[in-house]
Amino acid sequence: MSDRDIKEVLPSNFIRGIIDRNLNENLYQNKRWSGSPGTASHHADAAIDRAKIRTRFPPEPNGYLHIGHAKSIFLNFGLARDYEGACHLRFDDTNPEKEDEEYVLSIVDNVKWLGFSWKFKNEENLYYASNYFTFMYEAALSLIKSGDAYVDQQTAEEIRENRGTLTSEGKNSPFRDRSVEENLSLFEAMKAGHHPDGAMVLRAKIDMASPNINLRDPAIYRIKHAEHHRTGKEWCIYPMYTFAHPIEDALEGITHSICTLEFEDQRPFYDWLLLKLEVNQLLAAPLPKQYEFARLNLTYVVLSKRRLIELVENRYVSGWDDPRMPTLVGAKRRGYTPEGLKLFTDRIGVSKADSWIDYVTLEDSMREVLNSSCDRRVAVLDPIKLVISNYPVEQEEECFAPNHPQDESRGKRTIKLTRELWIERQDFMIEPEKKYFRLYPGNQVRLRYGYVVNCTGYESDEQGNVTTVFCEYLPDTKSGTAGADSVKVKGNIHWVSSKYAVPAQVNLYDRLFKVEQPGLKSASYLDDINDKSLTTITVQLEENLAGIKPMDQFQFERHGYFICDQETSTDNIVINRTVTLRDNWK
RNA sequence: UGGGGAGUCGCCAAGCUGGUUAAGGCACAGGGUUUUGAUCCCUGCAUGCGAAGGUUCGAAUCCUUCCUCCCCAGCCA
Repeated sequence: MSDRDIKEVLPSNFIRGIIDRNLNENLYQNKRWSGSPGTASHHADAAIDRAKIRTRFPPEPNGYLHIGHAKSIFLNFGLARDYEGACHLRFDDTNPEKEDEEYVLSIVDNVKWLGFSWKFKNEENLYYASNYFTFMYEAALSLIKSGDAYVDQQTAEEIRENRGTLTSEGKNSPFRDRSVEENLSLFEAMKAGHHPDGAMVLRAKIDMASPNINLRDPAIYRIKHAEHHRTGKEWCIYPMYTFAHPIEDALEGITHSICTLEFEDQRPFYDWLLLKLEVNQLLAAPLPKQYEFARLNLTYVVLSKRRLIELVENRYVSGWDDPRMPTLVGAKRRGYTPEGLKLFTDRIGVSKADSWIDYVTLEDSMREVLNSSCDRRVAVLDPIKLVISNYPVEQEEECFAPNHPQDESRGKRTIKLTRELWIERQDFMIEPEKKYFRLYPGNQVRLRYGYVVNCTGYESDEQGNVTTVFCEYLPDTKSGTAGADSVKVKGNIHWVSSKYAVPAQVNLYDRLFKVEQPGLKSASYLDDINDKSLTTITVQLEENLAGIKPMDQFQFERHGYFICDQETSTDNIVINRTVTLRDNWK
């Protein structure tokens, strides 16, 4: 593939534009990298970094990843892959009260599932912010020494009050001009555990009058007597995100630190901090740069961590992996595939404009991928009996059905035809509506892969529900035989033999919310929950599905794509509907 | 009312160092193929780029003013 071809194939977005420019300017030609994260001196004598760029995916291990994270994962890891760079997986675990190992494991699984590896050459590149606590502490000391940080003993309320408002300046803390020595001993006392949570905080000394509130002496270290999932009780002071994140990026030699739009106001501090640490000779250029893109908003879906937790804890769904959840574990159980998610993220692009993606874009991405990857099978979801009156009671024969209509190499399977079959309730109407071309008295349809039949009548119960449909088959019309085309029919319905069919439980999923933007027009997004988002039915499967195993995925012809659920056991098959087929009828 | 962002077809989104007819996808509409009313294939779909002025031979791209929306006042990330 030539350079030009590659250019035509790769998506175009503003971040790629920035990287192209950076690379053309040879911005990283002198960037040294020792093979592991570290300070300026750690990298000083190392070779030039073989990774052309470095990005990172930096989740906080305090929850499960969702489709919005998938966008970020495909962006960061995709960029690294396309530009011959590395993408680090880094757990941003700077708040011990919220984080847990459970989430670390799940996140690792999710990223692997999406097809990515954080390895580059011989580097592992799996990192934890907590591994840098010692350096962060030293960086804080250096800031104190250079007069750029101070220990503030105002209460949280006082700090808030003195921060000012969006339109008015803040006031300097009375503790702002302490001596370096006093700050040093106070900060050491913080670290030594001499003070309770909230007693004091380390703040960067910038400008309380800044129009950017994030520059009004942001807190960078706080006291938390909490046990950390990795460092245990080693620390009782923890760095804030604003302080920790730029340092993490710098230590890891990240070139492009890509985050979401809400951090835009934080960028001046990001640059301020790293420049200070460069001046103090702890870090060396080239310093990482932060770039922001718009986070994903999906119609009919909520993605905020708080809401997702609420849905789980209040049992609106069965758990984090409920197939209706937008979590990656939920999507996986629903039957959404990494390839489908990749297609989806390619289609929606990356920009800085707030947007709401149509849920159908996601669904159609899945259809496109699943259409080619899934073998076909037959399942009758809402069965009523069809009796072929002129077919001998004991007779049965094999019908041959291709596993994929566009791919003969996938072979065929056989399905047994018998006198009594299950067909879809919707494939029969007593009084056909306009343009209906399926079964109704007097009409002919083909039993897919079998014979053309002529509908002769039906039976119904006292309530008028059809219980049995009767028909007669045309013996010369079997699919695959010379006479197959002797009779032309418009309708073509699927069926399974009632003698050989395998019953199964199917979960039909619909969107969890009934409005595009949950909570926008109602008091609470919870008011917009679709109480019909799950319908569980008993269906009849073709006999070839008897041994179906969890994660097996098929298209059930004329219905959609389905996946075998993890709760399937030998005597109870459970199947989840991933997405329906497109349906232009009605 | 301070600061930071964004506004291109119903939903996304290229283009934005100014230059022939404003990419592409999804959706939608029409037609063809088809033993899935699926897939696939054709065709159509912005004299218009938030609005109004201006610069220019020429502007979505540059300038001015205005409008709308989003984010920021955690010792969360």
